[in-house]
Amino acid sequence: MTDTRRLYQQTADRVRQLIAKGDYQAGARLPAERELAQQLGVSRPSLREALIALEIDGTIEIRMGSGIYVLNTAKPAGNGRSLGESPSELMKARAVIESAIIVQAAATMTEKTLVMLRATLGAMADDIANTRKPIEQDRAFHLIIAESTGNTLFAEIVENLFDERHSPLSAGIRGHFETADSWTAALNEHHAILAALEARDPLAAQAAMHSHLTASGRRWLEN
Amino acid sequence: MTDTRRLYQQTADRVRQLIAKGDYQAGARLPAERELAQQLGVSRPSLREALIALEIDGTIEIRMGSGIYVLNTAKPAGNGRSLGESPSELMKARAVIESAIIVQAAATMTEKTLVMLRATLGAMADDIANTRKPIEQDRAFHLIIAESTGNTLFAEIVENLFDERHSPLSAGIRGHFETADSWTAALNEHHAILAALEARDPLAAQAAMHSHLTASGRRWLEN
DNA sequence: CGCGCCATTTGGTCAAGCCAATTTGCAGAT
DNA sequence: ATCTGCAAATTGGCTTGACCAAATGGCGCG
Repeated sequence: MTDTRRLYQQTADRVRQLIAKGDYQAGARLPAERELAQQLGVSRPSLREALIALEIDGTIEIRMGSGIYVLNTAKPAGNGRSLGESPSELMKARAVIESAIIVQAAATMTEKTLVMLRATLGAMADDIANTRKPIEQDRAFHLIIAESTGNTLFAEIVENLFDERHSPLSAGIRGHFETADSWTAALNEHHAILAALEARDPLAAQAAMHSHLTASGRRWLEN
Repeated sequence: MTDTRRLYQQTADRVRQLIAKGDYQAGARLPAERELAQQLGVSRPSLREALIALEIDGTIEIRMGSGIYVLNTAKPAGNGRSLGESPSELMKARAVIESAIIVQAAATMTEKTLVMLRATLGAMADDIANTRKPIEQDRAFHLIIAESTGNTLFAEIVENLFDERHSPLSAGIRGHFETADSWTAALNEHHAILAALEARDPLAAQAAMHSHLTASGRRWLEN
């Protein structure tokens, strides 16, 4: 099929492929504009438009009078989850990160958010009473707190870290964690966190969150 | 002071100002390329480069044969806790997260890590002296600190947040940040952070990191 | 051997023109 | 009077060619 996109987009992709293919490693200098344009069969202005697109997304750096250089080979792509990371590493990370985030959340806590949090605790108690795993409620509780900061990046990070626990890689270790006792303990800790948020006490909330996640990690492992 | 940035960046900013000033509302059509180029006193190819930058960051939409249209004016406003602007959101997130992480790092700081950190500062000074953008050194500094915790998740998060700055969305704001003065200020702040780490002082390190990233965000935005 | 000047290389910008997609408007048909 | 269809005008897409400015590298002079 013919590519109907603008030429600079097609050209930018072709240059990306050159880099991805390994023809030009990070730090390497690409051919001069005139030469590269001829090599790719496009005019120099069109190539320049492509280079600007690549410069903007951080693929290359253009130095006047010197040349065009390949920037970080950093692959932000996808999972990256080769994870030699242990569950304890994960829970430690959550403890540190979410404790920091809840400090921000406590400062701007609204009644509306508190209502949503109370709802998750109610649903969580209900799940436990019916011997269902309240994973979704647990997830919602942590996510709502992160979202309440108004910063979507916080929500994203918390979400990713939480879901990490339920990834296939972590699945093997799970199992004993799912006891009613464990979930009841988690519920109680959630209540403690909520109480600190209702009091708009950032430090108490931070302490409660940290305590919750370290305890949760312990429960997860000691079985 | 004369603006030494590339013409397309200056031009893109001037077009942004036209839109921000209200001369062209969302959905409105900008003057034709030929006319707009003459109006701004630049050649058509240079204007086209600027338009591509604006197209990438979602400021405008270019329709072949039709015209150039202003896109989302989507400014949050409203109930006070809706989404902040991406760049400020990003730097706020970095300030909170990396401040929390460096507390962990300070506790287990090794001489080997300190050596690596000092190396990045030296290379950074070298880059600045040679009017190169020390982005890689900046990145390395923050990444080394996160990695020194031994928790790969911290490193991943810091890496992703850092690279976020060079995403297309952030591209439009970049450029102002690239002055030698800004980088020198950043370098000084890095030195302050390093000093706190050498003293194994978690709280001082936390304060220095938070100060650095909020100042960095300010430099990035204030233009 | 070191230093500084100058030609070369390379990116930065401009000018003019032609092509292709879209829009517009007028003319003819209904 | 209105609708339809085609052609001209408008507008972005792309190329060629040229010249300017910054960075680099090599050569010759001290």
